[in-house]
Amino acid sequence: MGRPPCCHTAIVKKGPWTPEEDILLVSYVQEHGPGNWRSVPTNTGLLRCSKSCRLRWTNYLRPGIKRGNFTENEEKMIIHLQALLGNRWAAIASYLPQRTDNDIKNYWNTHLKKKLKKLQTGLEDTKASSNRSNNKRVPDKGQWEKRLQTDMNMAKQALCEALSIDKQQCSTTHPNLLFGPSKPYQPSSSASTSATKSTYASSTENISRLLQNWMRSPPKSSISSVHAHDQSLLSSNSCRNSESGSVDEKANLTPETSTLIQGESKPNNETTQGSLSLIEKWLFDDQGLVQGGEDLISMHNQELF
DNA sequence: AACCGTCCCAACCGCCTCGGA
DNA sequence: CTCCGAGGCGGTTGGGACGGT
Repeated sequence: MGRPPCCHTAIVKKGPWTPEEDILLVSYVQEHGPGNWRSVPTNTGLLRCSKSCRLRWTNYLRPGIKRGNFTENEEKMIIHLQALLGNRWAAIASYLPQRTDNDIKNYWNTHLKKKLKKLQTGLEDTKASSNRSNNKRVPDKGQWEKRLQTDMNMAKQALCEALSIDKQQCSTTHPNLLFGPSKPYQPSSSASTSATKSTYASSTENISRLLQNWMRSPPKSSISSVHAHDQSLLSSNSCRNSESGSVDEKANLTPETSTLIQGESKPNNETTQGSLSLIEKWLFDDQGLVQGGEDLISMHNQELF
């Protein structure tokens, strides 16, 4: 028997959000900043559950969300982070601040899962055939670990690159980044596709304008939250993650990966507080990434105090 | 043109965590 | 210490879009 739903009143509206509702929500958040979701429906007149408002904001209306196709780098990062963290989408999303956990989760379930499965079966097929022809053994654990290590190095590289890109973007705060879909949220942006969504797109453009004004003169609380989110990238969010357990037992890690990141498997507040989590240290370790890691450590510490 | 199957994503549901009373 | 409520998270689903027949 679970807790009754947060909104069990009969008048709660469900289903897709209309542009009008979006505008109501955005102007409320513009005025009061994100948070106190409980009061949003009553104060805005929205017939929506507070959860629904929060979700709509975090997954769609929040400034800085990048929409559309995932880049190869993002894809790689997701794959490697998923291997490290399991299905902890919020934690993974904290490494890709422009993507929402929902987006990442959807992308994983619809694209990457299949892709990996395909690759895996392809790999097994070639392995089986080469074993048959050469009568060779399956690569031993050392070789497997070597490959895994190579993969992880690639992940580190991808993360580093992505972070350096993000840093630049954060510093310039390009207006287009503040609100993704001036183009509708469709991978292929043909004229016909835009036309089909034009009514909504025009509305989102209005919201976009609202948000751009907001970014010029945001309320204090939202400055801190949005800015902190952009600035902290790894540190603040992953701080939260590491404090609540960087890698828990629920994460469906491969035994090999678990062994490699064994250090993180038991969250330890004493060691994680005031420094990057072991995972982050590991990610920034070697390959000349230490400097970047130190930058993040200092940023992280600044945020703590 | 109509139907059908598949894909994809926004949104919902239910459980968990954490902080305050 | 216990209870309660808000917020957060991950899994799941409804339905629109799209492609094939």
